[in-house]
Amino acid sequence: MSSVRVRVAPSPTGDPHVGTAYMSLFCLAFARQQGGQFILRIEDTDQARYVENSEQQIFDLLHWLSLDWDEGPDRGGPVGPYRQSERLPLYQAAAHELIQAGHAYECWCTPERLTAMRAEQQKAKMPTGYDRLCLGKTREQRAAEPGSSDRAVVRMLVPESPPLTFTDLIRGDTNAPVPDDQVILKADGFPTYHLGVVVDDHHMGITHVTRGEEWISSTPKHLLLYDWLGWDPPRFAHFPLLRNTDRSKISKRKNPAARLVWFKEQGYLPEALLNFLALMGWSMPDGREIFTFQDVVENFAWERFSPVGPIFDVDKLDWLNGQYIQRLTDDEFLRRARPFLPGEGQDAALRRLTLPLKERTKRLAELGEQVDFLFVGNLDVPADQLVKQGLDAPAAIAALEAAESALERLAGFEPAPIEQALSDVCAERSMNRRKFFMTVRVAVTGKTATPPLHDTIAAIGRERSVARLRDAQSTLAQSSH
RNA sequence: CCCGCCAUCGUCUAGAGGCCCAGGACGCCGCCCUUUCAAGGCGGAGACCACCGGUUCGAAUCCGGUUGGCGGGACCA
Repeated sequence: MSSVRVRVAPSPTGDPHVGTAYMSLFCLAFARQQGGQFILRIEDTDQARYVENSEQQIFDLLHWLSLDWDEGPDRGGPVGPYRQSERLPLYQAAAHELIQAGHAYECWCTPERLTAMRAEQQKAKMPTGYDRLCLGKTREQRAAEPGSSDRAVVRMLVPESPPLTFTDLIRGDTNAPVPDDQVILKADGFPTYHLGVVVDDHHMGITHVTRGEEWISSTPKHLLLYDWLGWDPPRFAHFPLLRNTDRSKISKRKNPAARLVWFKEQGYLPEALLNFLALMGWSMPDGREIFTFQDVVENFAWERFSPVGPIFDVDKLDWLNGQYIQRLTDDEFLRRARPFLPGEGQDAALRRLTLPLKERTKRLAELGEQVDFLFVGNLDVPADQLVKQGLDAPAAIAALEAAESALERLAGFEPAPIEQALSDVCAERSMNRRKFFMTVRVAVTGKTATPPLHDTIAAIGRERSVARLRDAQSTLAQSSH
């Protein structure tokens, strides 16, 4: 039994990327379906771009999404270490082996020379690639010519006609361009992605290499490396690239949604985000659009991927998140809403409003503004806001006063009696219902859009409601002088 | 410039030769419900299936070309 082993291998170079979650989702689903393992590997071979707490953020955010790994740097495993910076001897050994076998060679060219060489090739409208100036030379021979440094890198010696086709799980038979003599070991002794990924995927027993579409063009390099090292190549699956609205590859510069934390900050539920990501380039056999991670596990199939790079449409995610919020129990809703509220307490008040609040919330981060009137005493609603609701100042004052005394007279303070009492007041004085209720709404909440007024007043409580109705009256009285 | 990947409503997609003068979802518009905003219900607009040419009795689906978009062409991943 050859157990499926898949991995996700992010680089700790800054805020975790949404693409990491996207690929982790499907890798995990595939691993779970097959009874295999999902591995997290940290590809920290770029010392220049390394960011200190990035790795921890990757852990935290993947855990937030419940995309938990079986093996990884934090929990170990049988084929560790799971951080590339801790596996340097492995890459160096592979590089030396390749040099011995004549599949790789040392190169001393300076970055400046390489840049100039590339510029010339472009100008001459030739394909760009290393010109093999260092091939077959000793360090001394090369040093005699200009543009050399004393620290060597190791390059692949790509043959005339390397194999360029492979079978991709998502795209089927796929062609890729002829590689040039790619650097595999840098001057600082760290491997480049190409060497690192092949060596680690092999030693870690990865059976299915999954990565973004941007890697299709370097797959022939990897095939060559597997061949030279005498290793069986894995299967490959290149996921479609998530895109910005302008169809370019999704980027933090152009799109806040490229940063995984953004979703947490905005108050998207992790299960909603997962569901949405599963809708990108993939679909359920029965066309369902709302489904769980377990549903993905049960229905996962590489053939259900579309190779087209989907644009990340936040509008649809908002809708989906709203659907998930509506389905939350009151307790669950309150628990998740807590971090987004403008203050502590008010639990009883919030509990009265959970149903209408759930129906009105797309992102939990919006909640703060929706319920701010619960977290303050006085409101200080400006007179023009009150008058704007259709009643002139004298009429508004009369209406608010009537509402005030009706609420004070009430035996209890429950939504239904409140509604009845206000409705009676409105009828007795034959006021326009819309104008009356809107004026009261603004006086008591400071806004024109709120949950149902009777629920809201009950939540605010008699004392504060009455005080606010009274405050509004005096504001109006002062303004009309 | 060189190489490669891709191509169905604004967006996400279903579709693997006749069931499609193309279905669903988001968004948009209208109506209903309604004291606001939502939610919900109902209805609507929206795709010459990028284009051209084949194959076939028959093509969104197969083949070729064109165009367009994107990706790669780093001692970055």
